[in-house]
Amino acid sequence: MVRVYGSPSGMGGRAPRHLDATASAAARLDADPLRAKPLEKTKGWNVTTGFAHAELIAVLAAVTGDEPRVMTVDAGKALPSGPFESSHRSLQVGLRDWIESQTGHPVGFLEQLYTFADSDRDPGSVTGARRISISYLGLVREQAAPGAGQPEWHGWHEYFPWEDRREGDPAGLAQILQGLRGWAESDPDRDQRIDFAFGQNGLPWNEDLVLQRYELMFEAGLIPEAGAPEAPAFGRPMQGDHRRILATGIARLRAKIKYRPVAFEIMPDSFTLLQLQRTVEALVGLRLHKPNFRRQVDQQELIEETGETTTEARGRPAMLFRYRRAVVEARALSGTRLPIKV
Amino acid sequence: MVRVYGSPSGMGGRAPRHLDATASAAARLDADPLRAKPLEKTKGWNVTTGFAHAELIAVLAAVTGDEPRVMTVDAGKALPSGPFESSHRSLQVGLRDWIESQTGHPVGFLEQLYTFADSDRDPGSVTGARRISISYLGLVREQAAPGAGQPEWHGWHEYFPWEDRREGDPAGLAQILQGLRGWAESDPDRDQRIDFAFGQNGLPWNEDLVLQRYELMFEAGLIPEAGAPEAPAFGRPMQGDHRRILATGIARLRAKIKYRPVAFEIMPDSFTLLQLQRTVEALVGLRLHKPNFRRQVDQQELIEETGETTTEARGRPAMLFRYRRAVVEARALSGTRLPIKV
DNA sequence: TCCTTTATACTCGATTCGAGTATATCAAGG
DNA sequence: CCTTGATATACTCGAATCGAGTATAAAGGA
Repeated sequence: MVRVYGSPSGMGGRAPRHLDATASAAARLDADPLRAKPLEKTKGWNVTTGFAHAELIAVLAAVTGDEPRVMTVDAGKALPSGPFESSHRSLQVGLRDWIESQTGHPVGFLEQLYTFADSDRDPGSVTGARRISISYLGLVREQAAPGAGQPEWHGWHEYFPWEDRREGDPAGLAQILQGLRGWAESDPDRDQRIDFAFGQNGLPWNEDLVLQRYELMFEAGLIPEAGAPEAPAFGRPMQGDHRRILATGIARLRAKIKYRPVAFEIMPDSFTLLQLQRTVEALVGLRLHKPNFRRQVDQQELIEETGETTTEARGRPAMLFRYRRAVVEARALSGTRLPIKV
Repeated sequence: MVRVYGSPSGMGGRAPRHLDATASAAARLDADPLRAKPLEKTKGWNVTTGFAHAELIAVLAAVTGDEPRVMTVDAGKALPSGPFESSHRSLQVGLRDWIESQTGHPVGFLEQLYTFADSDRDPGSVTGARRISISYLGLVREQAAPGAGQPEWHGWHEYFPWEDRREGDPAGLAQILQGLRGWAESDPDRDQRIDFAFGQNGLPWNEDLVLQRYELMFEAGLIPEAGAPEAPAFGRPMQGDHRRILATGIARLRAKIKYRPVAFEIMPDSFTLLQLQRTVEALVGLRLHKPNFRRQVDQQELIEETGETTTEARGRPAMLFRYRRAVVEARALSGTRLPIKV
């Protein structure tokens, strides 16, 4: 049951900027209220709270026509966001209701993603109060055909074209690597980070490293949001750091889909095994091995036949399945297995 | 590589209160600013931000003498916390510096845990501005012997005695279950939640469900913090919802230790395999199978011999090992494996 | 010397995983 | 009607991993 230490790293090997600012050794020398202030040794910090602007940001994902999509506002330039108000009992409840009223579809999955509060997020503001963004990741079933007043959805590969490896190396990868290598200037440390994040020089591609790849490109000045004057502009830009938040959401979703049956939150009520596989492939940006995919899904008894078949495609009709929600959710999630129990 | 859908649930089967307030159907009927306000359809929420009090809270864990400990203030009644100030570039950096100055030991691991903002956290405050607590989980090496001015450390099983299953069923479990069953009143839904969280009626104990267990006891009125008049008081109480935050931290750590080598962030520079095992056992609250534990650790090449041995114990001297940090962090973290790649 | 204690090494069967191959069943076209 | 192409579904096989148990080595103490 207990499998201590799966694979290495996680906090090591240079974490992303906003997750652990190893790069900002300079910041340690800055005026630091947590240090400059004479701390009462055994009291921790004092109990006064600071004031801040607070907002909610949602990364809402769906899959339509084998393409992963994200809900946007402002012509695709921003993620939906709103003020954080004080009358909610729960952030989750309010957010869920709002999303359902906007999309017309229930949100099957919603969880907190990350709270962004670094002061270099919006360099313009020099006001004392800082902006805090509490972001959430949500999964929505295939939305209705876009009509008037419908929220906008954009394929997320518009923003991260290099994340789609379903048809092999994506177009533009060569230029990205060229830009990164130029920035690295044969610095072995930087070259190693590039190899690691983009699976170069014999290292495997790791679909989870969405954020690391974005941060690397950001550092290298390949991202317009970085404020670079003449950035080559890989992928479609977004307002502020919304693209970073989206990258965080995609990374979380790709990691989560491996140990929790979240993909069903995006599927319609009944679906074929190939539709399910295509959805997962869209989310992780990879092609999967069909026979093994099928084996894994049904040996875990996640689904059951509806008894019907579909004749949409040209070949042999496929059986339709439905997610066994009640059964799956009721049974003991053994969780990630620990190594050994005595 | 890609292993879609490990085990079931995750968002289902009744999530903890603060993570998804399924229980508060009532809240949906409340005045809801995200709904009551006429929303511009395609604009999401508006862009104004709300104001809030913001604070940082740290869950700092260490293991001393095979006991898992947590740093506290205020005589063990609270987690260290402090105001959120606006001059930091990164929350992480400031927090790390502060912790290191307080404990005298480097923080090997620090990551954001959760942002708590539900309005039922502090029922007293009726001010407009809400309190937001951004919590972090950190791992610290064994602290120096407690002296004057040193921060306090408490064994976390003082707060959650039922989480320590290293010596079999913990004392008091029977009373807890009795209390829970009384609250359930043969409601099959509640009984099932109890079985699931506490591994009853044939279900296995899942060490990761720290938060679910706490929430269940909270709902059942077995936790003094719930405001129950004559609560039986299982485990030592804490201020406000600090115990819930601690439970969140323990749950995260127990989950993380299974797929990331975080245990080494708590170990001294050189250690024996048994010391490593005892540390992991302390954190997950279970006994592990010794031969298999050793096999897993060294077949992953996480450690290397120092060449020295120890004669602390009575029997055969054990070899001392050190964590191969550089090697482990440099190599490709294949991450959690996806099912299959073509 | 013998016994206890701890460390370390090895074995075995069951299960899972990656990868590949074989067969079934439809639609369309000659 | 029968071939062809396309898709669905089923089966095989070796390698790796996992849970569980057993055996041997090296110390200290009686």
